[in-house]
Amino acid sequence: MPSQPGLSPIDVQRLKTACSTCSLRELCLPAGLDQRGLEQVDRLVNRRRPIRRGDYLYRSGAGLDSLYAIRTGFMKSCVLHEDGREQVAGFHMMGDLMGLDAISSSRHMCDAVALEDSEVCEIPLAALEQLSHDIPSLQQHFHRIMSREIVRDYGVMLLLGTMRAEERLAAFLLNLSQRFAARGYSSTEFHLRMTREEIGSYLGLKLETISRALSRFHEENLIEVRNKHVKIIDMEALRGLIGQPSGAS
Amino acid sequence: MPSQPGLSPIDVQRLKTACSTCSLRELCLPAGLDQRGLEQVDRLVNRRRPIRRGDYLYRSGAGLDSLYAIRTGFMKSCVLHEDGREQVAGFHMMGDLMGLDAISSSRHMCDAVALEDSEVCEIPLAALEQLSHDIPSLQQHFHRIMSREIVRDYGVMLLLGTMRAEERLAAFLLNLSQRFAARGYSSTEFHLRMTREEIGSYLGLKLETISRALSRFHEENLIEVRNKHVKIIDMEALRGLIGQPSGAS
DNA sequence: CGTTGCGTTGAATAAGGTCAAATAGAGTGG
DNA sequence: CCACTCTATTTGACCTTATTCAACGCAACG
Repeated sequence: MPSQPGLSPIDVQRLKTACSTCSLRELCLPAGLDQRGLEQVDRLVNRRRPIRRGDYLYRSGAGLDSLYAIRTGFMKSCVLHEDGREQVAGFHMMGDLMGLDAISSSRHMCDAVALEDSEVCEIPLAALEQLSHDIPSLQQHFHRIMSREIVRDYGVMLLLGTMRAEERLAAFLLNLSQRFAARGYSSTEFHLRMTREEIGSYLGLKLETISRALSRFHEENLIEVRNKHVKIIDMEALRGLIGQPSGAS
Repeated sequence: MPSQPGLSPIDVQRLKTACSTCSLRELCLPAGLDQRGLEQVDRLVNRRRPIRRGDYLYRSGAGLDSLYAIRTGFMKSCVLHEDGREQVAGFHMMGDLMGLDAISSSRHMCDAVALEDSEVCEIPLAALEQLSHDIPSLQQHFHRIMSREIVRDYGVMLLLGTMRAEERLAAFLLNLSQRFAARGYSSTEFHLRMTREEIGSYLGLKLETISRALSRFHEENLIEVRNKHVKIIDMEALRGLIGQPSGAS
């Protein structure tokens, strides 16, 4: 893209990170807004914060300042239990909004950790509520985003409550595939940003079970796995796996 | 309470079902509103609908008209999978708000079924959004309610993902106990409105496992069970059960 | 009274978990 | 660039837990 004459470097920087030029805008908070709305949301976002791999975006118990939209990178959120057990509650990628759990009590109820170097847009909640007062379509969209998270959670419950190990993993891979596709990436080939243990935690299984199931899928030519690189060979068979009681070879 | 002279029967009826005199108002949508706000929310609720045991409040796929606040009774929501499997995603009692899952796509994403004769207050979403535009504290509270649901869901994921059968059941009983207490009922003695199978579905277990675990708790004098009647004998021991790896007699 | 739905209990089985050992990468300091 | 670590992953053997299958009891209801 040729740089536009007449803009100072600062303006260019600003433009590059503005919602109005962000490729994620239709996936993210400002989806569906007009130009004016976009600019207002843009003013809301008070800074783009880089997070390095392994760093916490926020920790359970910390006060709620802002919600965060992921601009680049990959994150997980983990629920903690007093006894030290932890459960990965979700994996989050570009365009996802994080921190919704904190609105209920003004404290974060889970940890958010970057699984690769990432960048997030920080959105002060008070300002967002103020602005969504002025822009009804923003209010509606925000409600939809929260509701979508609830629906996602119900899906995870269904997975954890009713599916067997291989079904869970197949559902997980298909879900990732879909979400990458929605963001313009390959739906068949991608890197897992998380460890086997993190996948296991999310799916309510042990890391050895994940490893075995991946090997099995590989043997049966449903996928190719090499470390964190995954290539889906037979998407249909993977879909077919879900809903099979058991020995459906 | 003596009836007030000068009110027609219709007014009495209205008063009896108004948010402002509802004992649940601090648990429900209008929590924290002033008198004026209460009246406005009250006008929002366009009718109190009775639901008989076994009837659906809404079905998965149905269009979203309204949210529902439970006034009396007990309900469950079930997520369905194409292959016929179903997962109970939650049990709901007085003061709970149902239907939040439908906001994302304007279609309900789960079934809501009454487990006993119930009465719900129907709250048209459009009107609610309109009113929460006028009353900022209502908007905030609505956001908190949605967020609280997300936090609850995370808790269920933790339960389904990391706990063993007896831990799950203990957590379930303690959760019910707490919620009954918050509504002014006994925290130690209550009726299960749902079948063993429904408890099992919610906890990701089979009904036989629930039955066995209840019997075990009974044997160990943690609870008394007779059919659907439960009495918690040793709340502390029940709490202690959660977080124990295994043989903690 | 038989029927029907719900609940309990036992025995056998299967699915994952646990433990342990070997291997493979990724990152680091020399 | 290499050796060294540390962590992640794979795989096997064995064990535990919950499921499955089956029989039976109980209570409500027509």
